[in-house]
Formats: sequence, structure tokens, C-alpha cells
Amino acid sequence: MTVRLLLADDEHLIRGALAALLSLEDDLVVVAEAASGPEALAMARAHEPDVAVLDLQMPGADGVKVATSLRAELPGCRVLIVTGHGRPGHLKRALEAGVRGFVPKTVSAQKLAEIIRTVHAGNRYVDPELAADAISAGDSPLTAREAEVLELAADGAPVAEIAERAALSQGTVRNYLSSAVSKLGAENRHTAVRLARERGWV
Amino acid sequence: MTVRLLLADDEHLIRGALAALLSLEDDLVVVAEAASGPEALAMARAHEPDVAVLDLQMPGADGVKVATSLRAELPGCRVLIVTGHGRPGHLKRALEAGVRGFVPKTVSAQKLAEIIRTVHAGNRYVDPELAADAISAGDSPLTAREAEVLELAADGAPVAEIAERAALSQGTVRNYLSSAVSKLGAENRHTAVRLARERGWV
DNA sequence: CACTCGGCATGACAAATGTCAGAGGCGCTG
DNA sequence: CAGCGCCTCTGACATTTGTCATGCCGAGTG
Repeated sequence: MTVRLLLADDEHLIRGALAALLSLEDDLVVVAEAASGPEALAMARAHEPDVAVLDLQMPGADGVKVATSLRAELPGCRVLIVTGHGRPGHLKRALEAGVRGFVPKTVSAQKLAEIIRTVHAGNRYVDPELAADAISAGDSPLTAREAEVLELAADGAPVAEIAERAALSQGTVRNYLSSAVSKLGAENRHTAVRLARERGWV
Repeated sequence: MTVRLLLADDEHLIRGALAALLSLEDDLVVVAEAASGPEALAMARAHEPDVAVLDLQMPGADGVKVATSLRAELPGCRVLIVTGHGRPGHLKRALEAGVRGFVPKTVSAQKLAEIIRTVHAGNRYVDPELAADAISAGDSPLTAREAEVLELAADGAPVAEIAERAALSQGTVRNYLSSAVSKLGAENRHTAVRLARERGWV
């Protein structure tokens, strides 16, 4: 019994190499490849693979978004996410999106092949180290508005612009920012953005 | 005649896949692998490869630093840098460090094999798109102190801390930041940091 | 040499940001 | 339903940051 795979990663070199390596396994066959989120969706619709192996960081739509769409359109297709730099929050969002596996790119190809089989069998697999990170990082202490405002502040926009985009007064924006900063134990909003990013909370 | 290769990348999955794929070429043989900058150096000393294929982003020391050391210790070893997200400034620094090739991870394995041969023959190869980016981005307009202060401001530290670390008055630090911001056409120091990062100027 | 230009450095002032106390609303619990 | 805790929101005030005018010094130029 062979497992039909969809491979999605924006880096041709890695995708091609991975395809070659996984094809060496007798029970795995790569039926489609994609270089972006939307392309991955289109390929999945066309080929209906058993397992979709998605990179977390892709142009167009990230792995989690693709997984969400796939869950709705192709419930029989298991999703496995592979990532370079795993942020704790991403893992949580991925699991909520119905992803069955979540592994860093530091695993070996053999291990990946095993995990693909595990996922195909209906089981879940999460890298132990990433799981530990996610647990120790815990849930986001930020409220919805705090996260929203912090998100808007992420690229260095001044308070006036954030206030306009969020339809809030400048005082309120400063207040949320201040609250987020103290909750994260940061010194100012910018380090707060960095910390929230690292934990995957924005 | 075979080309002896050193492969360095912190992601096992990619490194292993790449090694497998390049080994399919009759004239290429992977003699060593490394997962970090220092390890790459040690491996190079031990195996004296003909060509070193280095990832730009590695723990310990980045590809450019490794290339600089290699140039001094093993002048006969050509260096080829592979990168996920190519920043214009990195290309310039890489070439100054004596790197012979610079390609994004979006190339195919065949293309990479060809480039390895090109580099081994003593020629240079730079990805045309990255080259165009580097040329259009041009040289950094920042002075030494401006770049230094911007670097210290990168993680969101307050001016007082930057001033102390750079042994300058706070007014001077603000002045350099202001100057850097206007040169980069940014709205504030944080977008300036982001822009400088994108162009590889910090 | 006298002059100009650009980098380096500083303090004073204006503008943006961070902090604070408090008001209204909503859900939970006794 | 009264009381409590939390989220949301606001303006006033203190602090930090950004801008400007200015001086000093070394390199290049007529």
C-alpha cells in the first residue's frame, strides 16, 4: 500500500531534494509539488493526496492557513507541517487547524518518512522539543485588543497610525501597548513585539 | 575527475537530502557535513574539500565568517554560499570575503550541480536576480557610527542603554539615529532598522 | 595656506511615547 | 441582585525620543 504525497515548499532546492529522497522509500510516492500556499491548495484539489507535507513559511498563504482550507475541502487528506524555526504559538495554531504532525527541518529523512507513515495511519506526531517549548511558553496572556494593537505596532508604525487603523483613541492605544509590554516583561513596545513573535503570540 | 564537497547547513533534513541528490552526480562526492559554523571549519580542516557549500544562516558563525576563515586556512578550497532569503548586503560582504558563488535555495539541484562545477573550475557564479537586487540597493549610505548605533538599536533598546554601550551622549545617539532614519527614508528608528536589515546594511 | 566639505559630537527644544487613575460594560458567583 | 473581577476605553501627566543649530576636527582642493 503506497502513500500519495503532496510536497509544498517555496525553496525548489529543498523541495526537489526531499521529493527525491522520499521517493526512495518503497511505500511513498510524491504525486504533486507546490511552491506557494495557493498553489498547494490547487494541487491538493487536483491530486487528492493522502498526506500533505507543508512548509510553515510560504508566499501567499502559510502552512496553517492551507491546512485550514484543506481540512474543509479534503477531510481525508492528513496534513504534516515542516518548519525551519518553530515558534511555540504556531504549533498551537497548527493543531487547532487540524494538523496531524509538526516537525522541525532538523529531523532526518528516514525519520520524516516514518512520521509520514504515522500520520497516514491516523495518528499524530509532534516533535518533542517543540512540544516542550509550546508547553513552557503557555498560552498568550494578551487580550484580543492587546494582541491586535501589538500586531499593528509590529512594523514600527507611530501610535497615531495604529489608532486610526484600529479605530481607537491614541490614549487607548498607548494603554494597550503599555499593558502588553508589562505582561510580556518587556522594556518597551518593540522588545514586546519581538518577544510576542518569538512565542508565536502575534 | 571528482569534486570533493563539504556541505554545511543547520537543517539535517535539507543537508541530508542535498547530499543524497548531489551524490547522484557521477563527478560529485560529499566528503563531509556540518550543522554549524565552527563545525564546518573543523570539517574543512580535517577533509580539505575542493568546494564548500555553506548555508548563510547557521548557528555559531554565519556563512560569510566561515568563508573568511577558510580563505585564510585553505586557499585552495572554493566557497559557494546558498541562502534562503538573500539580502543584497550579504552578497557584497560574501564577495569581499572571497566567496566564488552565491545562489538562493530556489535553484534546482541540477543547476546547483552545474554551479558547483563552475566554481570548482575557478569561475564565479552569482544568481542574476540577487545580483540585480544588490546593484539596485547600492552601497550603504550610513557612516560607521550610524551603522553601529542602528545595530545597537536593533533589538529595541532605549537610547540610554545605547548611549552607554557606545560610550556616547544620549543626544549624539539620537542624532545618529535621526540621520540614519532620514537617509533610509524611514519614519522612525524601528522601520529604519527593518529597512537596513532588508538591504543587509547592518 | 585658506577654504570647503563631511563625519563626529553635544545640548536645548518640540513631539511622540509610556504611565496613571478612573469610568462604563459584561459575565460570573454567592 | 449585589458584589467582584476582568476587559475595554479615555484624558491628563511624566518620560522618552526626534529635530535642530552649533562647534570641533581631519581630508581633500584651489
